[in-house]
Amino acid sequence: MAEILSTLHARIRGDIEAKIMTGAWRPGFVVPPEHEIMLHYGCSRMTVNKAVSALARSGLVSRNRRAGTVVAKPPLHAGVLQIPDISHEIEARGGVYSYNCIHLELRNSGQCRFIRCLHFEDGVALMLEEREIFLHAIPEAGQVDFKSTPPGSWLMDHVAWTQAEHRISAHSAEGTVARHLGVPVGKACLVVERKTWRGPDTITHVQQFFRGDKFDLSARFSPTLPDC
Amino acid sequence: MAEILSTLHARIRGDIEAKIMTGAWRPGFVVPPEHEIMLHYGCSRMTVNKAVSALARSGLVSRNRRAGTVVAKPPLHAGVLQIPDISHEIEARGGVYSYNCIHLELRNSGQCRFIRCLHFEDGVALMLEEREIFLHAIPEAGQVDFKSTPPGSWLMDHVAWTQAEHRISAHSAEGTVARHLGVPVGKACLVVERKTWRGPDTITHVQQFFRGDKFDLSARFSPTLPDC
DNA sequence: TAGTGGTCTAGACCACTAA
DNA sequence: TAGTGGTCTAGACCACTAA
Repeated sequence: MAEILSTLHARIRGDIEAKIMTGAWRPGFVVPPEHEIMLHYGCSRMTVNKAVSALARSGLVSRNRRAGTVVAKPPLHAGVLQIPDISHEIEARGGVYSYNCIHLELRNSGQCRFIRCLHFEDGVALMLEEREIFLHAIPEAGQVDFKSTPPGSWLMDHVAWTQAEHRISAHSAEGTVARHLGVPVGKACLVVERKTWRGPDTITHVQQFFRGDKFDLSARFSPTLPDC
Repeated sequence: MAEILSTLHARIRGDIEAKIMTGAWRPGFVVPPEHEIMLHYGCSRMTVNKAVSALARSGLVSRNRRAGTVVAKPPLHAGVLQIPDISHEIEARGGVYSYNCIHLELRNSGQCRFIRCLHFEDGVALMLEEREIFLHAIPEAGQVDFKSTPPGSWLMDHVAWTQAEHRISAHSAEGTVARHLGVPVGKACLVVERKTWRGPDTITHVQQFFRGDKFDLSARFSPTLPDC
């Protein structure tokens, strides 16, 4: 978590980042105005502006004149790799989304919740999901009713993460996956495996099996990350 | 190409960006020092610094004290989605890379080169590639011998792009693909389709068919894009 | 050692917009 | 209309490093 403190603006930015990442400042929280931060650190406003502008560029806060600087809702993928909430995606293309939780259990002597569930489009199974959520990092997840709430949607709305790792591969569906998705054994599936961290703590680990004939991923971006 | 000129630093940044994108300033070119740009625009150094620092953050230039600011080599994916040059990837994991061009032709009355080729790891076909390169945007590509040079590697070293779009999907290999990859028909393949632009011009369009059992994609990133 | 960029100051004026 | 952030100035000192 510790940032390099070599420069003042980096320290200010790091301090604010820490407040947000630890959850002390939740989404919607109004960050003190520049002149106040400036007094607190005994520095000029340009230095504060450099720090907070960087946070705005990276999407952690949003800034508005008069209304001030507000902690932003955690983005799922910062618009870089678009693997948004599947329910939104299905609804965006005019389908009817439904959810079915197949199996719930506690693992690792209660430290981890395991969820196996299906996501449907117009009543057809589109994706099988197997997910672990680590309660050490996200204790609130212990109380959530994942029988009715898709875990991905819940996490997206409640948890800020600092790093994610994806592995995308193609597999032929074997028995269990084929049965749940209702496809013949051997059918091509797109498999997305994702691990997400907050600082040093693993938040969640998920494997998603998409029907290859009904789903693909897309990503669009520029190398220059135009930030204004 | 035109940038919003609302502020001076955005204008300066846009002017330099244009020099790089049009190829007037090639990789390795030394950008005039801040004090010179400052005189040219009749502004203060802070304003110039803001403009050029933004370009450095986005990877278009790299900055060094004393050595000055240098136009950077075009990055392939800015480290966000790692689909690097496949030859590097194979060599990185200790394999021997080889390349075979299967088919070359001109399309669209000579405006477009089409290449179909295979990429091998240790003599085993790992990926089939079908690519179009649009000579309108990249006339130099007309002279390149793609019989011996993998087009992806050549483009990576010679072309700056502004936007890329990916589609990643899973398919069962049908006849042609299965034959070239040497796998049974119906085998799961990971298909990556990519379009790349420079400004309004399409540079290249490629479809890559990876053997699902031998390859996956990975991406690792943070939502905050830590830029220092 | 001389030129470069990195950082910072202590001001200033202004655009925007919620109250 | 009052508070906020966006931009800009004209300086300053310093760290780094290629020549």
